[in-house]
Amino acid sequence: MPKVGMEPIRRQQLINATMAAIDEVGLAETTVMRIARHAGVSAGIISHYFGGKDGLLEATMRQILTDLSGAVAVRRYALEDDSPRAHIGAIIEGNFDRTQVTGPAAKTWLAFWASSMHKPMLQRLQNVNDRRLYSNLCHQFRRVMPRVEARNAARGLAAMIDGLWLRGALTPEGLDAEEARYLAHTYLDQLFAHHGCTNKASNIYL
Amino acid sequence: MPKVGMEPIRRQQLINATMAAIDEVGLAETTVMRIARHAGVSAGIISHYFGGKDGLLEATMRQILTDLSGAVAVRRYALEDDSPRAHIGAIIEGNFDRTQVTGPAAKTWLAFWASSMHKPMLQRLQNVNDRRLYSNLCHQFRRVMPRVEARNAARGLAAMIDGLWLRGALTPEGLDAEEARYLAHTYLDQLFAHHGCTNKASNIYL
DNA sequence: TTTTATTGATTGAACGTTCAATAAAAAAAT
DNA sequence: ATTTTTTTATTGAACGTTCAATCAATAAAA
Repeated sequence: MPKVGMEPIRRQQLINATMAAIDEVGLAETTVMRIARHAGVSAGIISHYFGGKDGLLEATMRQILTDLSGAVAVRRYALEDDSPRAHIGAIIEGNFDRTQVTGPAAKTWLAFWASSMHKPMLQRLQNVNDRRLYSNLCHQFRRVMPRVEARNAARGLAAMIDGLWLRGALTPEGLDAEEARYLAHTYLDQLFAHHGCTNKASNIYL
Repeated sequence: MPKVGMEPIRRQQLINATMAAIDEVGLAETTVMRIARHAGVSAGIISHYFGGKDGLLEATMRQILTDLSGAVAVRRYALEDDSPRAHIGAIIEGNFDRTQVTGPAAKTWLAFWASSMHKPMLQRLQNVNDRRLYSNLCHQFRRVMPRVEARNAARGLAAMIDGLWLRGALTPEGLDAEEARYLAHTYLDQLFAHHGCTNKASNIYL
């Protein structure tokens, strides 16, 4: 049933099928045939549209990272309040967005994280994303803290977000997004409160 | 040069070689031949001592988990101070022990973490370890907090520890153990302080 | 009729496992 | 002490399987 203009449709189909396959059996046992079956097409089509399996995997990771940035960006642009607290809150919310946290995307992400240790291209993508999260956090914290404290707050919160993600992906029942958000926000409260308590600026940032 | 009593030596050699191989090229490209080459033996020996590649991988994960429990246990038994703070501090220190955090072990662990999502046996091992960390933390926090707060503190700290680990394993330069410890301890301070501030018990736990 | 999209059998490479052969040490016999 | 036998440890070539990639054939739309 070949019609004209199939390319974007097939590409999206195959990316979704890749996540479904990784969710189902893990990256190690994700073969081109399994992906193709999920998408309802033949195996050969993958090389045709993505140049090969690696190309499809890379495109899939790109999509996940793009979706994540989008989820954060949407929330930050929608803010009425321009306070550091509001921005950081939006970053937390974006990172625990439904589409990111739900089954396939979460497991696919963790699989790519592990894989990125030894695949330069994936490592590059993951690094760019990491740095953006860190520098966004750092920039906001710097509005209310000295540099060193802001740096540590950013690193701590980034670690907490990743840790909640990791534990969520590994839990058979999946991530409890509500609880993860609660823990992250509570930590954020503590970072602000702690800074307030040990500093003459006191409570004006609460 | 076959001598008698080679079994424990070879087993350890092969487990170490497995970590070296995973550190070098990642789990996906770790073949029995590569492991054997690292250990200076032939490929066939793996099936002889571990029944196959999977057996060796499982034994390797077991060793990593055992080493980690050991690093924590040693520090807890050595405590002079029996306070919750001291116990939790020891758990943090154990989790960032040199042997755990250094190159091969860290990358191997992350690789197994990801892999455990779809391999029941690895999942079981990882679950047991997870639960022990959580329940140890929870038990100590409960000595100074109500149940719900203790539960959240335990989950938050566990997430922070895992997050620092994860980010350390992914960083090309490896985990900066000193900074990780500092961030975890600072978070612990905040958990205690926060509880103190919002509670009549005030500062007695600082 | 031409163009675009898709198929699926085929190919070659890589992998884990097996097992008969081998070699060295230990034990037994001389 | 020396030789022979037995036991233990190890090898590596061969086998069967699995997989990604290729490409000539095909089918539907333009």
